[in-house]
Amino acid sequence: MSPEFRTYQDYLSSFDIKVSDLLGNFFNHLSILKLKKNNIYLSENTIPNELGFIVNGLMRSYIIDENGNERTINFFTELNYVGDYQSLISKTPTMYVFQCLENTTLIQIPYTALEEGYNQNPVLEKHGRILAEKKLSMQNNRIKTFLTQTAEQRYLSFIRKNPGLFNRISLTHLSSYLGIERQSLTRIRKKLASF
Amino acid sequence: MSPEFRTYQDYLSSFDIKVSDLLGNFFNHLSILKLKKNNIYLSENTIPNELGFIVNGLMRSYIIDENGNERTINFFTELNYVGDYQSLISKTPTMYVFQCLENTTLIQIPYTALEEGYNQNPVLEKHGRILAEKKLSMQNNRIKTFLTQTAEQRYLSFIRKNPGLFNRISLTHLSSYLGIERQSLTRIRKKLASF
DNA sequence: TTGATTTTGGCACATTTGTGTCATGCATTT
DNA sequence: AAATGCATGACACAAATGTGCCAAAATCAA
Repeated sequence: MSPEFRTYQDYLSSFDIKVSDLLGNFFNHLSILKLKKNNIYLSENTIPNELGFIVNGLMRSYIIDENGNERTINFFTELNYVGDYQSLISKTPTMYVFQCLENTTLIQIPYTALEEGYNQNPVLEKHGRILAEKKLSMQNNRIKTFLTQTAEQRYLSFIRKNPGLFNRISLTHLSSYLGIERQSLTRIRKKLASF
Repeated sequence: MSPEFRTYQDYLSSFDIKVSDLLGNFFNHLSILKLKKNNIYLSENTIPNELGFIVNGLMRSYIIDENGNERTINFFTELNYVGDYQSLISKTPTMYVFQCLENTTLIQIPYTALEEGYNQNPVLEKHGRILAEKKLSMQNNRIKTFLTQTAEQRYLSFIRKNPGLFNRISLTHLSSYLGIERQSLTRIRKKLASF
């Protein structure tokens, strides 16, 4: 785990969630999962039972469009939750594939433990609300980039906002995350390099 | 208010939030605001103090990009919350303008009442979490349309998913919501009409 | 109603982005 | 070392979208 958080409990503590506020059996339900690069964490058309929390590593979610092309929807990094939350809570199959881009270690939180935690611990409920709101704000910003920026601007914004992530991702994956073809990103990079 | 909900209390009841579960003074803090078409509900660079809940009418939020063009970020319809939630909770100025596209009536919920409600009513906290998650799911879907669909497909998706809204919005606003220029949308519509 | 304003449709041309293809370089495996 | 599979850069051409402009139609205000 990162230097800042030695355990998941430490991470939760940073949100003012005290371990003593949680039922002991919440943590008893957690498990560790280790995956290797290119392993699939969750496949399309399956119903997830757990929410993941990445301790270290890197993952992406993608969808295959009608032309058979992979489109990267999101990247997931250390100290973030990963999974199709909507599918988890609605118990419906996900349409995304979650793939490891690096060897990844994650904590598995069963949906039952999550639900129980929400119902028995208002503090955890608040944690869930604030996380969802934070994520929502990020998604709103991403939508804004599609509405107000060119592909070149989106590329520059990405490397500015994600300086550490940028070097860990292939151009193929980054281009599909930005909503353009790989060749277009190559062209943009070439143009930028000429200045 | 719509036929289904005669009061805001009725609306909350549909989420299993019982009025008796809420402190009486939560409702005492609410107020009604009536705006006319083209009125500005919230201006850029201002800090909002209230969250709005639209009883009837229609609003949009937009941003002015670096070229001076208005870009519609979102539409807000009856029985939905409206406002820059992130600015509200962080007490920072919003970058959006909220404009009425029709005469609009809304309920104003002061941030203090919301905060107090969250802290004192776990049921309201849960309501907030579920709303944020639902909105998050919708935004994820919108991002997916930018990554996997052409402008023409996004247009067709919009009118299919929002049959009632589509006729209330000008092509100018719709095109900027879809992330294209008005002339391009005109061209797309012309092409579609020829079949 | 009239007049002003806004919305819409249309067009020519510029720019951006997509498509298909190929060659090179790099890493991994055998 | 040799062979294999990816990732990347490059290019020509096609398609989509943006830009600037104008006129007709619709809407709104006096």
